[in-house]
Amino acid sequence: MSSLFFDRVYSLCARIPIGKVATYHQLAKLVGSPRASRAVGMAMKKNPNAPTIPCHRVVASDGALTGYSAQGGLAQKKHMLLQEGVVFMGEKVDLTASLWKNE
DNA sequence: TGATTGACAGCGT
DNA sequence: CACGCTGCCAATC
Repeated sequence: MSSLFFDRVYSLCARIPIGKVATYHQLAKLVGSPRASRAVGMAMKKNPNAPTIPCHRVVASDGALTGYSAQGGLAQKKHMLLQEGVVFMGEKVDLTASLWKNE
C-alpha cells in the first residue's frame, strides 16, 4: 500500500505545524498535482495512519471543514483545531490567520 | 480493464 | 451571498 501520491500527502500532513491548517489544494500542489485536491481528500479518508497523521489540520480552500472519518466527525475536528490554536471564523477556519504557509 | 466514487476547487447562475 | 454544474486526479469496486 505504498502509493507515492498518498505517501507524499501523508508526509505533508505530518509536516503541518500545530495551530496552522492547510487546504487540500495546497497539499495537492505540494505533491506535484495542483488539480488532485480530490485525490488528496481520498488519502485523508483512507488515512491508514489515523493517529499518526494529523489529517484534521487539512481543510477546504475556503477554510470550511468538509469531512472527517474519525470519531466525532466535523465537530470533533473543529474542536481539535481550536484546541491547537487555530483561529475559527464561525464554522470555518480563518485562513487569513491560520493558513500554513509551508515554511 | 472499465466504471464509479470521493474529506475539492473554480466558475456560472 | 447561496446553490449548482463541470473539471481533475487517484483509488477502489
